[in-house]
Amino acid sequence: MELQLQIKMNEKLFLRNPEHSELGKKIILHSIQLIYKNGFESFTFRKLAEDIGTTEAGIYRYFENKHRLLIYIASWYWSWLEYRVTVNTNNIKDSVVKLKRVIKLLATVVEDDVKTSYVNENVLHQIIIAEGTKAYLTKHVSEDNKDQLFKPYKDLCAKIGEIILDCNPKYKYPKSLASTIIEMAHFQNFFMNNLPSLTDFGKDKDELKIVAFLEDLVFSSIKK
Amino acid sequence: MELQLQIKMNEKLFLRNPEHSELGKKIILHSIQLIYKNGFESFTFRKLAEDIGTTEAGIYRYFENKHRLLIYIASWYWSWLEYRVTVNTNNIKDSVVKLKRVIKLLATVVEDDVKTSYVNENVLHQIIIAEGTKAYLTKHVSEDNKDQLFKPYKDLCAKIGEIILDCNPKYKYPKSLASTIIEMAHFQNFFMNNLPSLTDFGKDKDELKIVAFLEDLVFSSIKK
DNA sequence: TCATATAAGATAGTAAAACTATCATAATAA
DNA sequence: TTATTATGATAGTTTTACTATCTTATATGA
Repeated sequence: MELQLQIKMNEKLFLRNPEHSELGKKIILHSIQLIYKNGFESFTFRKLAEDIGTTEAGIYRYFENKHRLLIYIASWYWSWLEYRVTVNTNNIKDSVVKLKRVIKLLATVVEDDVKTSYVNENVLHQIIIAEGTKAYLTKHVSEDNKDQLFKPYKDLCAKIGEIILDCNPKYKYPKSLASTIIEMAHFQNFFMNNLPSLTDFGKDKDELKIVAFLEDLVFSSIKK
Repeated sequence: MELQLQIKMNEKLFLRNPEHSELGKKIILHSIQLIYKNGFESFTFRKLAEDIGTTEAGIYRYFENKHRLLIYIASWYWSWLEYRVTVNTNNIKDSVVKLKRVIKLLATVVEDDVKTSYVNENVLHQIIIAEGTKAYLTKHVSEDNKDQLFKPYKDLCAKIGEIILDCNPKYKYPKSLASTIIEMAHFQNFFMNNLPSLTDFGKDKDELKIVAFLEDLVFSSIKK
């Protein structure tokens, strides 16, 4: 039996559902590769079209603009992460163990467990580290938020907040701590690899040190 | 006696020093206002030139491109923050009190203490919250870093790391904790105002709650 | 099988952004 | 006074971001 992960995406993110056609899937696949290679700033629909072998107009039939495409990709990532968190913490009773599991999922490179035909999850992880925050750091964040575009991110955060509360029901900042873990899992990784003096992991560039740092941070804070 | 704060900026940030002319100062002043108003993405040298009453070519004589200008502004902000940290913690002996002072400086709106003729520090603080990370979240971060463009940010981080170590010489992650405080002081503020469900401060939108969260986070972690 | 949607390809075009170049003029410093 | 330098004015190029139109291939379904 072959299971395939299907993530339901917010309809407002696209003009035509990219999962429903070959071209659509190519758009997602190649945009991830191109953003990974050249960064989001120099990523254009023209280059993407050339890469795929279609035309600019073809891409515009799927996505309004490149920012929406970025939110689409980020949403997919966050939904996928929440799915992995769910699967990997499902039958764990001890919420401390659960939270450790979550931190590890956030901060380490993925073992390609579930196959999702057209997305390379490792590359995706890397581009979310470098470009993910650009999805919401805009002037139109509030309108985008009204359209529920950040729901997957907020859901993930809420879920982690719940686990934190399970660990210590009296802890006062579960949601802020959750968003801190999520963002720092990414930022410390970016810093470690690009601006190492902002971290304590510059020498060995070991993701597990980030995990150790985050665990120390989190469990010191929520310890009763 | 009137004192004026002068911040020495990295020469690679500009083609012509904007502090040495009226036009230069106008460029800084108006670019901060424009970025604040419309966001960095829709900020262009054409609009800036119109705003000032000069020409695009005039701006290009000072800055290579708008990204360099952003780094210039961010660097100025970080240098100014380090200066304020120095002044405000100078004769404090207790390093815990010192660190609390630092957290407050990072996370609360500025009282306009030192006048710096041509920069509105409050507006500046706001744009660094929303746009600051874009200075380094690029594909060319390493080259920029080689040119020392992020020195002020790294210096500030190092300074805070030192204070953390003063609090507890055995704490293992002083630099990562420092960069976490800096980033989270900004992110929690952005979330509170734009994506409040990612924080625990949505209702009252009170900066002092961010301070309380960060203090709790930091002092739980470094407690011996 | 024919009619008809519909997706995608091909081509063209516009407005704005991101620059570069040149020449004239005003201010200033040697 | 002359030489230098900053700025203003103007014009031009390439790329980005986006829209429009027309045609062709493919799938569907009556």
